[in-house]
Amino acid sequence: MTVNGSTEFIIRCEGEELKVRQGETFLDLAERAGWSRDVLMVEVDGIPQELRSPVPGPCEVKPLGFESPAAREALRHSASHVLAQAVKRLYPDAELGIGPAIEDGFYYDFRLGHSFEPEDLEKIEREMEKIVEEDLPITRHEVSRQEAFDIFSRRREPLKLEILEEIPAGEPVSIYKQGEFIDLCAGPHVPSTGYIRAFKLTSVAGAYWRGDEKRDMLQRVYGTAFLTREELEQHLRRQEEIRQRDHRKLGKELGIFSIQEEGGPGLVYWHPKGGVIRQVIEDFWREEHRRRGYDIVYTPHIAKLDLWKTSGHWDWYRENMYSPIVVEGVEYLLKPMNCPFHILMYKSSLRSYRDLPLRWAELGTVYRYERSGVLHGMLRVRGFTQDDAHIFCRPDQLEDELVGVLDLAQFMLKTFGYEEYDCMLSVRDPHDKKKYIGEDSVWNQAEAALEAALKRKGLAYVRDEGEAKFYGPAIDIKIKDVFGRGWQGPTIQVDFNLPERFDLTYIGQDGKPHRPVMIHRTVLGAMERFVGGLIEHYGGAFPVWLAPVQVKVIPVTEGQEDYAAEVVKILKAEGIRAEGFFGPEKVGYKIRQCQLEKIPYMLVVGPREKQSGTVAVRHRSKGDLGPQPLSEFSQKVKEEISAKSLD
RNA sequence: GCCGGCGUAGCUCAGCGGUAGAGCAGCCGAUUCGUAAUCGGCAGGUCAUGGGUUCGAAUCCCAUCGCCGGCUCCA
Repeated sequence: MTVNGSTEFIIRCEGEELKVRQGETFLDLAERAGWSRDVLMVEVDGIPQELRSPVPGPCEVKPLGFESPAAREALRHSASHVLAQAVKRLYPDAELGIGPAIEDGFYYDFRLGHSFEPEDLEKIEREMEKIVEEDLPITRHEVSRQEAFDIFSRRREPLKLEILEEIPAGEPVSIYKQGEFIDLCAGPHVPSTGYIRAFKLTSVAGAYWRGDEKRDMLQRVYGTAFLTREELEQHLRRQEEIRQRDHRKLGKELGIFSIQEEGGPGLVYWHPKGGVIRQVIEDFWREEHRRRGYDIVYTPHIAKLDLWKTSGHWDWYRENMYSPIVVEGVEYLLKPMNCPFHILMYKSSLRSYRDLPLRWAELGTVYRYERSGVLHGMLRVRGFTQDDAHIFCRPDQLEDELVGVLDLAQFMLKTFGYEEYDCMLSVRDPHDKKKYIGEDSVWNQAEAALEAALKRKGLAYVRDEGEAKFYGPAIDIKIKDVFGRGWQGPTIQVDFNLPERFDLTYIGQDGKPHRPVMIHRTVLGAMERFVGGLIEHYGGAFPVWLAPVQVKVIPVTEGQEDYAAEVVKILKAEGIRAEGFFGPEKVGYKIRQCQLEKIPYMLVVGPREKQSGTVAVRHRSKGDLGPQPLSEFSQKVKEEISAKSLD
């Protein structure tokens, strides 16, 4: 249909039909339909589009608000442009790097002589406010390569030229303009700077250009943006809550661990409270492994250099290993992994096909040199205890064994309250096969086995190129904590290479030697990292079965100290970790201390309880539960402990 | 390792050129009390370490160590 020389057509939007003239944009439509600026983008036949793009023809349109990931990214990406514009206004010499939206926010990288300091962020923020106030239209322009080259040469943006060169031929080159600011950018963006109503710059940091440590270090400014001030503030409060749960803070407050400057960085001291947690986990771990047909082994901490040459570690892993220790003229290395030791044990006798699979588990303490800048509390350390195991099996047993490991991993994660996780199939970097040992065929075989096991378990997974270990591909399970943050969890690696290098064999039914396959796996990862993660997951409030002190008995006055001591004695005899809280302080004070220590149960005993042989139970989160007979209470706690209840 | 920030009492932090401060914790004393802090007193620091500038440095400069936020790397 043609009206006044222009064509009209009908689009559908949220169940309504709307008339659109040829050449109109979604923004025109938005204005006509009276959409608020909460609409950041539209979805056109299922594909997100920016509001400034023209309506292509009859289609189904859906407005996208901040809850849509695409729209949220567009808003934050636009915020990064506002940041860049502000920086260019204040520091005209700054060269633009890249400025994407990221999870929870955005950043922009700059190269300039001046180093940004925290106070500079405030200045930049104020300039950003002005740009938002100016409500500059953000417009997209497709240009030729030559035009783009001219623009960014003229504007002296060498980093942008570098990016331009890397845009594959045939792909359109687009630039975005807002006021005097121009960026090479694929988009999409929100229609104008005024859409960015709630933002905050959060930090500055160095970042290598293109993530390559051989190239210049740029200055990265991080920020975040939300639709409204309230959402922004809610986010900042949540960040604060996460900081409050930091395992380094809680670990110190709760007496779980420390790292001593005099002792050296990245080396963890497990204090008594942490010792209890670790021991309970380890006991559970051993028991569960025995149940599943594993044998527990122990191996040394150092071995001759030659062993590490045979295993390939000396050639492929040396940068993470400590320098040799010379003993009687022979060089020894501190172990960064346990596998060669288990292999030596395997070789210590002749193995029959009937012996396989052999499942050998070890809580093996290893030492790895980590660069100083990467160390982080218990989560990234230089000495740690892996809950390691190596399964030696026949090729025909491989898939079943992998499924068995996946079962165990799922069981363990569930026990600790990790309900959500993502499975990654970590394979070689196809562009850099030199980083790995062994033949292609062997790698393909290993990969196929891992894939088959994942499929049998019905687990969805993502291929992660370049994430394989040097000796084989792996299934890496990323667990998610209460805040939805990802942690490295179980890892399961199939290895045909080390059996080859060490010439491992078993005698088959045919009386001839055959090559076994090895599975390397950890379920918890490392005790340090796992417990560090648990501290944050639980916010320091360990479930009763793990809590270092499960019950604290609080006498109301000195007159009940004898009864309290008796209660503690009885609970201890029942295997419950109970302590008395004696001293002249008032009950309120003692309860507060216990709450801060996140002790699951407090038993208040005054004259009434002493008289009747009861205890007044208070739970750290449920509050006062009233009096009950001691035996009833201890029975309930014991049940909770044996059920490994997560309450 | 790299970029930036920070290191003051056991802990959390104030002081930022003129002779070291608070709260909590600790110790002593009083208080005997019923579900998130009873009161009073005492003690506690070569201001990370080593150099330098200055009449004078916790404070300014340099180096080293450590920590924090990132980058790169990883269980």
